Amino acid sequence: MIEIYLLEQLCAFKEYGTLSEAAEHLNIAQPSVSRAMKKLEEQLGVSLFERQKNKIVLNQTGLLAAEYARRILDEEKNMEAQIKAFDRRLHTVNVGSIAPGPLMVLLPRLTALFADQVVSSDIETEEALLQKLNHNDYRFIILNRPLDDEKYICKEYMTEQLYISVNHFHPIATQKSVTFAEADGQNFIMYSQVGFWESIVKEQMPSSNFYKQENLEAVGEIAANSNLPSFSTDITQKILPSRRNGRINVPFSDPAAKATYYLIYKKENAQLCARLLA
Amino acid sequence: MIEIYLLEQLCAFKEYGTLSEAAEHLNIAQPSVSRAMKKLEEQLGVSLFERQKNKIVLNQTGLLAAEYARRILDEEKNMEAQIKAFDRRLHTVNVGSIAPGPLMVLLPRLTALFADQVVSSDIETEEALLQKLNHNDYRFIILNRPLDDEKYICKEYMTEQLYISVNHFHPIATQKSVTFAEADGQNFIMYSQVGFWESIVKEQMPSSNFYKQENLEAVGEIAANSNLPSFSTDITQKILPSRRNGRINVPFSDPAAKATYYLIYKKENAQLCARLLA
DNA sequence: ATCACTTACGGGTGACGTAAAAATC
DNA sequence: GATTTTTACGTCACCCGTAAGTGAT
Repeated sequence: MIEIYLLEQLCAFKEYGTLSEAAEHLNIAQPSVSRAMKKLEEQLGVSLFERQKNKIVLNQTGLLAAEYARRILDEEKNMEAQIKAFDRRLHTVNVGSIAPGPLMVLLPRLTALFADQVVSSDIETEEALLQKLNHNDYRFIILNRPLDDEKYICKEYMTEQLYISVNHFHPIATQKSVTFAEADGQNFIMYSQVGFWESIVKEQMPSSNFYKQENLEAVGEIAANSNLPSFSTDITQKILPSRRNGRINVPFSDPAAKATYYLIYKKENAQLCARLLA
Repeated sequence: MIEIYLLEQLCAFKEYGTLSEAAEHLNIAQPSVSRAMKKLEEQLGVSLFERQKNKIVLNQTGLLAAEYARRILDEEKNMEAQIKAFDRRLHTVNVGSIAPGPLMVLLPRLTALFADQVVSSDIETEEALLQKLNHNDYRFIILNRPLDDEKYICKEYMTEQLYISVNHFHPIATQKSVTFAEADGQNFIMYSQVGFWESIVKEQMPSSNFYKQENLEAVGEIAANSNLPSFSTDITQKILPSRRNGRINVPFSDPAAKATYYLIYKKENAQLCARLLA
């Protein structure tokens, strides 16, 4: 059989026009290319070049061969990419969520359950989540509404309650609960990766400003050292107890402040997801 | 890049199930296959096998890889075949004719004109000739009728007159000409590769028998030593003068006994054919 | 004991590099 | 003189084979 390196050199020659240029781009010496092209001709039993004393060009057969060579090289490159991608999908559990809260609960459980797999997660919009789920980019996704679609299985997973987080001197600190209307106009320190919560609070408190922080720890740090309110939820209070230091958490009483999360996945991943729900 | 020999060994393993069997069929030693598979895994950065102590099977990724490998190997085999076929077509002038007569004139001229090319020819039915001409299997064909088709160029090339060939004692030997009707009922020695002439004589002399000879020289030999008539034409009389030894050639006067031949070719071969017609 | 795979080691092919020559611009 | 191809020669990688070891049937 004709080895790939011969086809590579043939393609390089076609692309660059001279043996020297081809060799240059292949990072090998020029005589190697000369020899390889002869070997290719010999193996095919066919002449591929018109040779003058110090000039060499592809003949008709050579052009045809170069085309085929390109196709084969592309196919091999594709094979390599596909196999790597397949293997990666096989060894990673990629999860998408509409908000970070459920991931805080899920990811530790996932890494414990699938110790040999890499767990990775994204926070995306519902639209992007569904598209990628369909593409098998995610093993499952988490939405804040149930999904009625034959293609997917949908199971309620958990809820999350939004709180306002203030220091002791803040007027709201003494209240048992608060409404978005009451808090509207306050300026908040906010983590930037809050998913759908961002649109909720912006809609419900249109007069407020939200100072977004890329870094989750910075949110707690800045909030602890300022009078600005921030957000928390029943989940973050449990997972990140440090965030409660010196802060009073008051729940929003509006229905929009309570989210119910649903695990959504294809049937083929039922087994994996069942272990999560167990 | 991944070399072909690795893909070959992977495919062989998939096909035969064990490294030893694969090695056997590849005509190499078994440890070579073992090493090659490891190398393949290393180059892909992916595990392709489930290995137990003395057992090795393809995993999911391996199966996928083997499928891709097969496709690439097939593609390469195809490339090789196509290139060889292309080159061969480039270096051969293949010609098809409805009858052997025109080839007797043409082939010597062709071999003289294209000394560096291999000349080969077939005698086929009109239908087969047109199909293969369209397929570029022939540079040109010769039919016994003009063809009015935009795709092809058609030029009158030569004529051929059919004769009956008898010995001196045969009644027809004294005639200046003969009709098929008069000769009907006679039994003929006939060369088997006469193309369309066979259908002509069978139609025109339905009561005759035709004893076909595969070997052209046998026709002359047998005819010379028998009282049976045979066929000749103005062309064979010129090209094979030995066939006249002791034989009288009497022309058939019927119009069907005279053929006019036409050279038919695609425009792309105009140059080549022009040199024949010059 | 046989079979299947791996590991270790040695050998030879062949792919590559360097150097130099030939030819063209 | 610069560029391009070919030829010659030396080197090293690597692919293969043999032999030996391990574990399973």
